[in-house]
Amino acid sequence: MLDMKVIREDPERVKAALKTRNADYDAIIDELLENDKQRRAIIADADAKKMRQNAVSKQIPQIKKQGGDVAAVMAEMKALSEEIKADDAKLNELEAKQRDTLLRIPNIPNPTIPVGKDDSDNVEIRRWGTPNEFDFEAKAHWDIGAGLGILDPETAAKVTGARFHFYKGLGARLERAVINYYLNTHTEHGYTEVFPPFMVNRASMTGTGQLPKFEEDAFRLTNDYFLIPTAEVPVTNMHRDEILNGADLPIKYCAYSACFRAEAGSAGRDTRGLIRQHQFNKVELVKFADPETSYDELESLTRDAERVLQGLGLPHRVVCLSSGDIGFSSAKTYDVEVWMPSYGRYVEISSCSNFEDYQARRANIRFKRTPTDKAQLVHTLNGSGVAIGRTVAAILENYQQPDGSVKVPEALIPYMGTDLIK
RNA sequence: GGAGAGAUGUCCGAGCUGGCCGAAGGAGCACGAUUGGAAAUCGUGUAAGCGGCGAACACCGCUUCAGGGGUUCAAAUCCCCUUCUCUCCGCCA
Repeated sequence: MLDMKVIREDPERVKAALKTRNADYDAIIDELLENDKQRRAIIADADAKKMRQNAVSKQIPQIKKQGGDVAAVMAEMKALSEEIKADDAKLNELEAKQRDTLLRIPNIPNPTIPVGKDDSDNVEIRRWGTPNEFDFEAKAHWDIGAGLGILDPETAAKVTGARFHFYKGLGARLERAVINYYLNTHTEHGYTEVFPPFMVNRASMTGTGQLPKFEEDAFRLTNDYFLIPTAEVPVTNMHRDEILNGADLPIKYCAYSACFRAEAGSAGRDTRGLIRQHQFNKVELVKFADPETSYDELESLTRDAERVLQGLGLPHRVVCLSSGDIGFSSAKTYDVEVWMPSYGRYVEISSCSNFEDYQARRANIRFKRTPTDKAQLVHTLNGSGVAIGRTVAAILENYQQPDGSVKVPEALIPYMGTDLIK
């Protein structure tokens, strides 16, 4: 959520910044400014009336004590009270409208990111590893998985529906091995492991930015809980409505969770394999940082995500998303993309973002640099560390052998208890 | 699911026969005194949000005692709803 004060003080700058997202919020900003003007006028009026009400209310018991007649003042106060109620009702309406509008405006992109219209304007930052040259007909992971009998979307379609998978045997074990390898690696590098609830309430979904604008992307339960689309939601909201101790920053968490996404609007895309599922596993990295160092934290967060891919020997690259491709709540995002032979290109496997104070303002997460300092908003960051299903897909494809078997990456052998899936 | 009790500031904890309560008292924390330094002791201070004015975390005003609504001239205090916590019963991986 943007700061209303910033919008009020420099609306043109905000409008221009939002335009780099290829969206025009001019009319909405103007409406917001008008709403804000009315809001402040009512506050001034209501506050003056309340001041009088408070003053007179203090006198009433004294007048009574002295045996005076309070009927006249009480009558006046009754009328004043009605006016105040009317003002407050109007004020509530204006404040609710302001908040609802602000919640639907995306973050301002950081000035350091490339301005562009879509993903074609993303900028590659670096590459790691060299994709294999196969001297045989390389297969896609869904064919490898079917051949090995470790991936079974057909049974999942019967039991649940499209875009779900059963993993079986060493396939299931591989998924579990990757989860454990990732969590172990991150906890060795200063992240505190948490195991969050996989359902959250509406306030949490609003705090991190999924609601109110993207409700159709989520699975909503009948009692108004939501299945989490990422562990970012429960983990970031752990500190909602808190004032953190500045000495504790940065706070770093890693969390495994299943993730649930309706994938509304992506019918027909990536329909085969593990790339786009309604339910998938992910290890997520979340940081709460001092605004002064949050961009250093974004760099190290991205490196932390890359580290686990390097540990598995998976070729990948890092791209900086352009203003036209960046997510709703993010100010700056690096995508880490893993080499996927079946796609013949790099495919997103992690998205590392600095939300600056955008989520913190929504979720009211603040800190005091020292105990006597004024509380200010923290910066929140998160990134996949990394997606498990896509990792399994990448392992199957990059480590496939001519006979249809798959070598197990060195780092996973202790977790798998074998060096070959066949 | 049934019955009952509760939710107060960073924490503990008074207040809950409505007005003098942003809220006693402790602890913690900050600053100062004391000390060679520290502990102990003593003193002072210690919430957040919004609006006005503006150089200002200065000053003025408003709001906030889980959240929402109501009664009243006036609500932490009375009434209703929701959420959460605890105790007992039931059910249960």
